[in-house]
Amino acid sequence: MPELPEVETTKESIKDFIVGQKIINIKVYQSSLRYPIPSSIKKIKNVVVEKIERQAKYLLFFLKDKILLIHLGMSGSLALEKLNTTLKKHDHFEIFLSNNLVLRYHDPRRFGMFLLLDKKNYQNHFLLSHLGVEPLSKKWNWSYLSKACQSKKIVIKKLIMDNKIVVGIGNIYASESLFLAKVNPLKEAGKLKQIEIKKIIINTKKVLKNSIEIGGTTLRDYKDGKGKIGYFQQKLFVYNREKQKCKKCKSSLIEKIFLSNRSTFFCPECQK
DNA sequence: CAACCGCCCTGGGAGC
DNA sequence: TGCTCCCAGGGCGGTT
Repeated sequence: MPELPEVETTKESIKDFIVGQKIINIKVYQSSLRYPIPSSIKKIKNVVVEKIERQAKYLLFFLKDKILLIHLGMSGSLALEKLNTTLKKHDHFEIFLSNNLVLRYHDPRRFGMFLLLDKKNYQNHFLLSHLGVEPLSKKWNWSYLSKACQSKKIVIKKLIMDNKIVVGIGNIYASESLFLAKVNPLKEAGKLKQIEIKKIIINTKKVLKNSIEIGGTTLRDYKDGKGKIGYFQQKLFVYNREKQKCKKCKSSLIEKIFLSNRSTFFCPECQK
């Protein structure tokens, strides 16, 4: 479900209710996520959440000596609820807070993660150590991408979805960014012109920022921590619009192809 | 090494 | 109505 904008929106919606509060207790109902939830999670009691950060598509809850690392996978979401409200099917763990709220993790497909890292050197953890640059940071710029594309045979859409190069750009925003940049997703990375690389940088940032501003993309069931849906799906130019008229050129029909088994959308007229 | 493929899961929608 | 098949927002790990 969630790409960078949805994870960021989730973080923003919950942080004011969690940072500064104590975690009273954590209950796990289903520990088999992408990785088994470690049993050491149960030892987290009466610990203050110092801050919450997003890194790539991960949420990091900073505790005294540890970091709770949460990834929402394909279908995960977090919801802040009042105590004693009913659990839904696929609510896998609950974090009880000192302000009498409870943070619930819901994830039908269970591709998500809930791990406990040592705060010391946590960036060396194997899930974080290899991550590329944040797309909304200054490190995601023309010279960085030029270098990353140099003599690469991989197609550009796969390259911008490679989290060793740049993080947070998933299947929706990859298609959307390339549409705005007028670059065909099948174009070999090493053969891009400088102007195209520039446009990819500008438009990845633009798409992600615009989506965050309106709460992310709710295709099926994405909601932020307060239950609000996003509205970016109304702004999508190509994603999920196969055989529909391109909103820009108003003549061509959007095409759908598969790259690495991931659906990929583009306008054959606007993205040659 | 770069690039590819399988796989972890459940549920919704299409088609019959 | 109900079955079966295909597809879905991610990313690691093993193979070529």
